[in-house]
Amino acid sequence: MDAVELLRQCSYFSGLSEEHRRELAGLCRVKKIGKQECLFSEGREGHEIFILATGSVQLVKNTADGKSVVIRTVEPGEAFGEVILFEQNTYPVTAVALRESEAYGLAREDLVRLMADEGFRNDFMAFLMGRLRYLANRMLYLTSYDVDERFLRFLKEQYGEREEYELTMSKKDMAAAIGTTPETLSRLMQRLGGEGILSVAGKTIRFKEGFWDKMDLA
Amino acid sequence: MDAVELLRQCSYFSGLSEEHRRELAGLCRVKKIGKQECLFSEGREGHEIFILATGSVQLVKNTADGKSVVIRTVEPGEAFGEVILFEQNTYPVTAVALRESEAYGLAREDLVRLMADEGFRNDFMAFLMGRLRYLANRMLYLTSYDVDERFLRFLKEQYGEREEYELTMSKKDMAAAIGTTPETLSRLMQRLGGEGILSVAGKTIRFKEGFWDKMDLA
DNA sequence: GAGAAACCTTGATCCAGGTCAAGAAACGCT
DNA sequence: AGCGTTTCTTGACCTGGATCAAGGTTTCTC
Repeated sequence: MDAVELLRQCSYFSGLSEEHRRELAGLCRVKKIGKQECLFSEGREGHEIFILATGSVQLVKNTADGKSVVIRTVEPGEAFGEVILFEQNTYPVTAVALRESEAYGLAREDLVRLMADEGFRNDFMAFLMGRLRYLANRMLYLTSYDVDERFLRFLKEQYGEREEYELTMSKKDMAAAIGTTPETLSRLMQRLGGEGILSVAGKTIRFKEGFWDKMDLA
Repeated sequence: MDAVELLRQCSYFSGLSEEHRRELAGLCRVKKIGKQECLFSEGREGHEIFILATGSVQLVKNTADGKSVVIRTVEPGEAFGEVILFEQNTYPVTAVALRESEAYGLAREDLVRLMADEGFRNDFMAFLMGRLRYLANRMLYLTSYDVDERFLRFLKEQYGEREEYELTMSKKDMAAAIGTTPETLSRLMQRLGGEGILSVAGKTIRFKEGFWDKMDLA
């Protein structure tokens, strides 16, 4: 996939004129990162935002004594790192690749220049508001739902409501995304399997037919 | 305190020209809300952002089955509700007054009009980035620190590093802000009292001298 | 200033989910 | 193919903090 196509699908760039987009695409720099590598780290200075083209990336925040939260799990087509655009130029989170990934980087100045365009600016603001909503939701998600519900909601949010899921990450990383440990996730799937709700084979999870219909995850 | 003065102290309005600020102040509408009243509720439509003049307001998000998280505790001089400016006009949280409070409301259109001003716009964007950082931090705060640490960090964040605190809210509301129950908070203070770390009398908490020096809450 | 309604404290109990440990399975890599 | 390294599973165990309950205290309200 080329940069223009990627931008076309990507939230606040989708509203740009084809011409602008082509121009912008020319300014992108591709970065390949291997599994476990960091695109950027919490506290480090940076001057780029990124759009994920392939792979998966997790945005993680750590405490001084080694605990951590996954703020968001980024899938292809999504942008991240915008927080360095204004105010401060240090990333507040660490971006780790969960597998071999490719991201397009866009320089801060190029973005800031685009803000002169009212249409783009409004789309970008709208995007930021959406991001704020997302974070408030995620706070509720992490603090008020139990592991079972987080598991189901994660699948639905990340991959949509399906009968069969093909995980794009290890169960360990999924556990982190859900805010639990690999042990607990393993046991949970074990249990749901026993109850006939789903069956797991490697990275494939298959739900009982009609399962989601009965569920009501507003 | 009048609206102009309030705006002068308030994040993204502080950079405006005195003239603009006066004009804007004229567009503010004061709202008084009693203890426990809501300024707006999650999911409701709204067309105003607010700046708190007096009192305290908590932004809360609820699950369908009655659990909740406090997203932020707003103190005078702080703005909230900006999330309705673009994208959607429904508030993602509920704003409850913890005591008698006054807030100035500013209409969405007036704000959006101001965005034409590059200076204001940049300040506003910077503010949004700060808000994103805040939420990521709060996620770490709620999920990775234990109650003791949340208690201390809350005091420091909300009132600064002092030796004596005069709480501006009930202990029940403070417990919610910290993400725990009144029982646990009560026991915690009891324990810290026994250890000679602090003493509590009504709404006053006094720490042992030099306590904060030994603490290291990065 | 009496009664009601919140709030706060204290005790007893419980449990979801974390931690530790140790195999088993899968995934590199040369 | 084979060896080391992660990842995954399963078991045993533990604990922070929630929940339930009940009494004491402060705060509103009339």
